[in-house]
Amino acid sequence: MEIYEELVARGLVAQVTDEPEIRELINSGKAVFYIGFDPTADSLHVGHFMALCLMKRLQMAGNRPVVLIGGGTGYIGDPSGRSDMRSVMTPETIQHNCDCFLHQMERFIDFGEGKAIMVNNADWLLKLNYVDLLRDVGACFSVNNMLRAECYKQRMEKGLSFLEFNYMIMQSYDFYHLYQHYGCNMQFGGDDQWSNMLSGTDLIRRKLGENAYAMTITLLMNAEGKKMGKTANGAVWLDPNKTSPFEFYQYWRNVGDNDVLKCIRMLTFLPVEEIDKMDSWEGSQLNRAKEILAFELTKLVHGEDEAARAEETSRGLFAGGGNTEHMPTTALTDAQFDGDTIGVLNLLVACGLCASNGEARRLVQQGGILANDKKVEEIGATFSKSDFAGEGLLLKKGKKSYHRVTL
RNA sequence: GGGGGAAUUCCCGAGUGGCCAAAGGGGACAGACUGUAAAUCUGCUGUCUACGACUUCGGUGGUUCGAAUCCACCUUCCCCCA
Repeated sequence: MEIYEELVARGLVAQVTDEPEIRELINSGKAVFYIGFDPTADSLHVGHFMALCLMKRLQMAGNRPVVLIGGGTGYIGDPSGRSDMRSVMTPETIQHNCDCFLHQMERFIDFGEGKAIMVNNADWLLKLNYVDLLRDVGACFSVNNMLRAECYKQRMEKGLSFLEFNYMIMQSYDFYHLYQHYGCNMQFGGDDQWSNMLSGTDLIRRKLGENAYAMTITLLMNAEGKKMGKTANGAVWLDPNKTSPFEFYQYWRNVGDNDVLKCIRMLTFLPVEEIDKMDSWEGSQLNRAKEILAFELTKLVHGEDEAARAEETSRGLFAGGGNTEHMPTTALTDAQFDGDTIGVLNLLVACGLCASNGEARRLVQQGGILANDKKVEEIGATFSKSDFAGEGLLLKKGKKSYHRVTL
């Protein structure tokens, strides 16, 4: 199976500007393609992960990836799919985020000699002169068309600043620049980027009379139509310090039945034929599929060792057994004890399982707290130092949160 | 530049002098049921030394016995006219 066909089979292809041309281009390994990453945080997250995988797949098929870091566009902020304006970031923050991105990407993409290259659009965007830019490309953009673009739709009601309106022009300019300087003939991106990308191919056609191509990948949505990779606490990060490998594993271990196969197909590197066989799985087999998904992705992001460890910990906790080795642990100090004892409420807050005393109180009252597998019945319950000796005390909040407390 | 409107707890959104820690919904969390899924039902959702106390309704001052509610100024946003 050739690469284009594989992308289709995995359900990754959302929209393309010219299917026959694009198929030919990437199947023959002649594409020099770019994907842009805006440095809006100090770590990549699951959304970026899809793009990284895509780059990797295309690179394996002989194409040349160009990673574009949006150090310049970061000054503006992409309004696509947003209902409010991004807060403006300081140049220092942007630079810091760019550095973090680079570090994480090296894990996925081969930046060796003659392989992938990384560029930062700050290098050319920040040098632009307003009037020159207007004269150069301004005439190529139709405000009428821009206003019709899907990515601005939501903002037409809530308000859109001129600053953000220009994002599309900057992104188009990037493509135009990369086309001229790096022979970049293709752009990939999330489906929400479609209008921005089209305007880039348009610009190249108008300015140079040549064809460049664009293709978007399907956004990873769950069965409820929400973007995946978000939790109540924010994004699922690739940085192990922001989302631990265990949490990362658990996120995928817990996806809904209807989403498992889709995720395996789109995100893992398992052969398509193998995945096709899993299509008929149901019931407990789906539960197995979730393990595969979680393991494969954790392996890609954090390495095989971490993946195995997360899996082991997970099985230990949920399937019985007592592997407490890798769960979050808090060591108490004498100061946290009242004499020889500590109350449950204080204990829960001390180890970060609860944000406040009140929350702890509620949890206990509702029967959501277990200490060494015994339900804590009273909010006045106390533990003495001997309870934390040795392996420590295993606290369980609800069904999925575990915490080990030692001295 | 002129005129009008808005800012409420995680989000949406009621509340227009005391009965307001603030309706309702969503989300989150917990319980039951389960497969670490979904659906459903129940509880719960400011803080605390907890049947009471304290701090919150964009910001700063003011009026009042008493303010989320009234007044002044400021900040931000939206709409209409130019």
